[in-house]
Amino acid sequence: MRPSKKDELVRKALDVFYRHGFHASGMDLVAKETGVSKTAIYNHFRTKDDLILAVIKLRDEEFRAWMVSRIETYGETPEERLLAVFDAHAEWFAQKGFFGCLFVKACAEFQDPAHPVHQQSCAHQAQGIAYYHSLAVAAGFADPDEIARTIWFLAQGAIVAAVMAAIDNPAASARVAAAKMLACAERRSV
Amino acid sequence: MRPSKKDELVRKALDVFYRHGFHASGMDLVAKETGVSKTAIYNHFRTKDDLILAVIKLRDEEFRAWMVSRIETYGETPEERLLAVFDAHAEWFAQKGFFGCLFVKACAEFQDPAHPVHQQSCAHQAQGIAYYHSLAVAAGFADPDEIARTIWFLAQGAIVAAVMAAIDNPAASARVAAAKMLACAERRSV
DNA sequence: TCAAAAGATAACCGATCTGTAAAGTTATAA
DNA sequence: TTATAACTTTACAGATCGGTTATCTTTTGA
Repeated sequence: MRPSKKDELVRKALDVFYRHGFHASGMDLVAKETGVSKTAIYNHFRTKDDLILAVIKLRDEEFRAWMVSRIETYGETPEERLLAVFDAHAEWFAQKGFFGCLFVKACAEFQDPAHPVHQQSCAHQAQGIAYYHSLAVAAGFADPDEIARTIWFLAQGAIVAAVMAAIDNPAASARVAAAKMLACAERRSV
Repeated sequence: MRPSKKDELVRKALDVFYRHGFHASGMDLVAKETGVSKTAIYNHFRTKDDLILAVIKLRDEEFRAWMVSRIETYGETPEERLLAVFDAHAEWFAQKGFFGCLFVKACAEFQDPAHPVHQQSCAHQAQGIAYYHSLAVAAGFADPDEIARTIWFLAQGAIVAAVMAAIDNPAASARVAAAKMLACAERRSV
């Protein structure tokens, strides 16, 4: 199996787990839906958990790269990009097959903080906050920590709303709130 | 089994599902940890899903009552109570055995929008937003929809952060953001 | 061309899953 | 006291779980 074929397997497995959940997806289903035999899967991943971890890592890399790319397209300056976060999220929510945040789901199903899937999922979230923090610093805000957290809270809340609440365009609502918050926020003194 | 004993079973089952997850908790485990035999459980609930639905409904009633009660204790006026939301959340996060929002977890494990557990979980979230909306109206804000959504986004984001992010006191951060947002918000003209 | 690697199929293992049945025990209430 | 309802324990059924093995076919690369 060439590396690309292994990647293909992980990507297809990502679809299966994302749509059905981790515990609810048996390995027979994964084999059937990926088109890769169970024998071949277990030839590359020692256990189901190993496969799930690979799925989480792939999603981490791909999704962060996609999100940053979209944010940098939607916004030019750091401050614009703090708001572009919500434009990117709106685009994400509108995608066919959007079912919420895979990492939140992963932590819901793997609650043990010592579990690698749990830790990797938390690490993903930390990277998101760190990115917003870097934007807040570059934009010259006096309290980049508070700015980054607020943006992150609003974005996460919008994701939950997109899945669970009958709110039309939650990302747009969150963007409005973020814009007001940024407008009131103090700038760093020079 | 008197009604109170049935309630006891559901409450204990709630603990099991909250701690281990829904799919990860087998009925043998539920029987063992609740101290109620599997026979007795199936005497009152036709299926595991029925029990889970009862658990969700109990949690919905209890948690909303608790949250409203705490909010009304922390805040006197409607506007104070919109901020007291975060004091109540901080108290919740600090409780031993806090593992995040059961309804978010439930939707993560029961993705089918037609599933009663999914629908009941979404209904719970709708009630939360509706409560914030009533507070925003009572406080006299010009756009109570936007206010309610923002409070809800921030609260949900703080919950996710409390579980996944290495953020000290996320509820306090969210409260700061909410306070700034309310301070800038327009009041309804008389 | 041909050996070696990688794959598919399908049967299988022991454990666990949801849910049931049988048989005996405890609590309740007239 | 005694009939009844609710409970327990234990075993079980049939399906599915994660994971393995044996056999055969396809792909690959020198």
